[in-house]
Order: sequence, then structure tokens, then C-alpha cells
Amino acid sequence: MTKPPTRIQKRNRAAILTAGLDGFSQFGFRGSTLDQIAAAAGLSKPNLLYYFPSKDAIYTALLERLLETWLAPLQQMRKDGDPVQEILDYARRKLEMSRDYPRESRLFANEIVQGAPHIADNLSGELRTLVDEKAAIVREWSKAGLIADVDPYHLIFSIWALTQHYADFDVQIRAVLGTDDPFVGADPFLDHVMRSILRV
Amino acid sequence: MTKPPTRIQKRNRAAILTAGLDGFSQFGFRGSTLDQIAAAAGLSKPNLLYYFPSKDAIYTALLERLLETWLAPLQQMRKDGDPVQEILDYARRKLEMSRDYPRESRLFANEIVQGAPHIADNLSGELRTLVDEKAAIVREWSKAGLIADVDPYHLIFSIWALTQHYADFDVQIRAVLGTDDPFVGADPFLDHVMRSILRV
DNA sequence: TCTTTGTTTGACCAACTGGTCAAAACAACG
DNA sequence: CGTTGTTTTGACCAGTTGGTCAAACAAAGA
Repeated sequence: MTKPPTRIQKRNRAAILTAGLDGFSQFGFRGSTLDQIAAAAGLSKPNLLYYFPSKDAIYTALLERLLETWLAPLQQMRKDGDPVQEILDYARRKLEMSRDYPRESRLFANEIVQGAPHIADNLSGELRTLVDEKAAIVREWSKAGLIADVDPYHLIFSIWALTQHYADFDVQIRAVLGTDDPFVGADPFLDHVMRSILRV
Repeated sequence: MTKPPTRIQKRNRAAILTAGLDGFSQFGFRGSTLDQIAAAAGLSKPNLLYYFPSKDAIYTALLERLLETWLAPLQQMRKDGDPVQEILDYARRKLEMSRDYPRESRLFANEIVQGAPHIADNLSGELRTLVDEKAAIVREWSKAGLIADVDPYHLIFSIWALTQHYADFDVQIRAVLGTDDPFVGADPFLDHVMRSILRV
């Protein structure tokens, strides 16, 4: 019996989520304030709280939306494809997410570094199930001699690490590289890394 | 003309830094409170402020102490050693730091993810100089055909990513792996990765 | 037009924040 | 013991925080 959202509701909810993503991804949950988020969304604080009941609700809504898109790249990995190509494609999709959604990556990083208080269940539930499933596929590929004999879990971790690093540690990387776009070099390097470690 | 610190000063300063490291590494700068740090250090808040003039001073002291130990593993890389072994050793030292100093790693991660407001100068100064220097060495090794032709900067980034990930994303990794110690598998995997990508 | 529903706001609040201060308690040493 | 310098604390403060509320304001349909 929930009514469909009005035009104004859609616009304001979206503005709040965008402003919240900006804030939370940069300053973390405790480091962001409702005043700041409201201002960035072009609303007064009470007005913001008319659309979301609390600061926590904004944060939770963002995390939920994030988790969907976050697992998608791994879900797309198919056991009946070419092993090396499947893993390479997964790594490339993850790198693209770091390039195109750095705020989401940092939001996730913030949440995990702080002990994942809001999504602990998801990590040991949905995420773990998915990783177990894909790790089994990778293990089969190894056994069949189609790729090198690598630990499938650490292989997946390494893809997370190598790709998310470019979004999460962006300032550090740009400080070292200067003005160059890090992703220009990251893409072929990642390709080389994945091909090398998978080569039988 | 600075007097040597008393026994009590040493003890309390150390306790404050430890408590601050615990807090800041988990909740970030804004997410930690003086009350909480003081309690963890076994002091009252005014007492804590007798040893450090402000919250910022504690945080800055921690970051300075951290940066020293943080750059050390890379500084130890020698151009007259065996190339593969030098890079392998560097990666192993970094992995050990993730295992033995996870709080320091998370403190650093927090600072960088939030845009490195306190250490931006250091990144584009001392760090960049050091990385430039070591990258030049790696490039020489590549040119001499001693290791594969890889981008030296992204090689160093990949070592940062692959090792720090185990400390920074600890909860996620443990959620996926269960009770197993992640470092048992991480060590040989990292060895395999580095050897593979460097092989000519 | 009036009425109903959805939207926005100013004023407000209690809890918490980083930080101050004077005075008290303590330790060290002659 | 007394004196001197160090350490600790309770009381306090101004600013900020997340959140409330009643009332004002707009939209839209009848």
C-alpha cells in the first residue's frame, strides 16, 4: 500500500543521496554532518529529515545501493567461458568501477576499514557465498590445467586490492605520478599482472 | 633547553599515543573523541590535554611517527642487490608490516582515503622523491633485462595495494576466509605474483 | 474556489564536542 | 620536615551535533 513517490520526492531523495555519497565517502560516517549534507543537497536540515528519518538511514540507503553494484562484476564471471579471459574481464570491470565510481569505492573502503559495522552480515553472508562459488570455479580451472595453480581466494583478493587501490588511494597515487591519469598505465599493467600469474 | 621527560611523562605520552592509534585507526580523526581516547589511556580529559595541547597534536604526532616506519621498507631496496630478490624482499617486508602493524596501516588508509589533509606535503615531497628514486632503479633493471619490462610506478603501487589490503580490509577478508589466518595463504601467493610478473 | 495532501521552515532542545582554568594533590629532593 | 615543581582533577564554557515540532506554505484535484 505504499504510494508511488512524487516528482519532488524523487528529485530530493536523489539529491540527498548524492550529497550523502560526497560527504560520507570523504569524511566517513561520523565525519559528515546533516547540516553539510543538507546544504550540499540544497535543502534545510529539517527538510532533509522529512525525506530520510535519520543520518543513519541515509548512510544505510547508500550502502545498500552500493552493495548491489559492488557484487555485479564478480557475478558476471562464467564458468563456461575462457578462464583467462573471464578473470581478465572481471579485473577490467573492477578497474572500470574504480575509475567511474571512486566515491562508491571510498565509501566502501571507509566502512570496511572501520570494521564494517553496518554490513558485517552481508560480508559473511551474501559476499562469502558468492566468493565461495566463484573460487570453486577458479579451482576447477586450475585443476584442469587451464590456468596456473593459484589460491583462488587470494586471487580474488588481489583483484580487489589492485583495482580499488586506484580509487581509494587516489591522492597518494596522483601525488607520486604528478598530473598523469593513473588509469592510463594501470590498465595495461593490470593486464600484464593477471596474465602473468595465471600462465601455466 | 628542553628538559628530559620524566618517567610519568614517558608512560602517559605512550599510553595516549596507543589509545589514539586505537581510536583514530578505527574511527578516523573526526570519529574519535578526546573523552574516548582519554578513557582508553586511563586518564581524565584535562589530564590528557596536559600532555598534548590538542586532539590534532595527538593525531599529527601519530602520523609523523608512522611516516618514518612507513617509508623504511622501500628505502631498504638496494640497486646493487639481485633485482628479483630485492623486489621480493620489499614486498615481504610490506606484508609483514600489514601483519604486525595493522592499526598503523588503517590509520594511514583513513588519512589517504579522506584526501590526506595532514600529509599532502609529505606525499608530493618526501614520498614522491623516494618513489622516483626507486622507480629509476627498477627501470634500469628492466632495461638490463634482469626483470620483465613493467611500469616501475605501477609495480610499486601494486605492492602497496596487495599488502596493505590485508590490513585495511581485514574484516572483509576474514568474513570470506572464515577463521583461517589470511597471512598463511597471502605470503606464498604474494611470492608467486611478484615472481610471475617479473619473470622475463 | 475550497480542501486535501505534500512540502518547507524557524525556533528549539538535549547531548556531546574540544578545550580552559584555578585549585588541589602528588612526587621529588634537600 | 618543608619547599618546589609536576601531575591530576572538577567545574565550567561556547560551539556543534542529530533530531523534533508546530506552523506556514505550495500543489493539485474536486
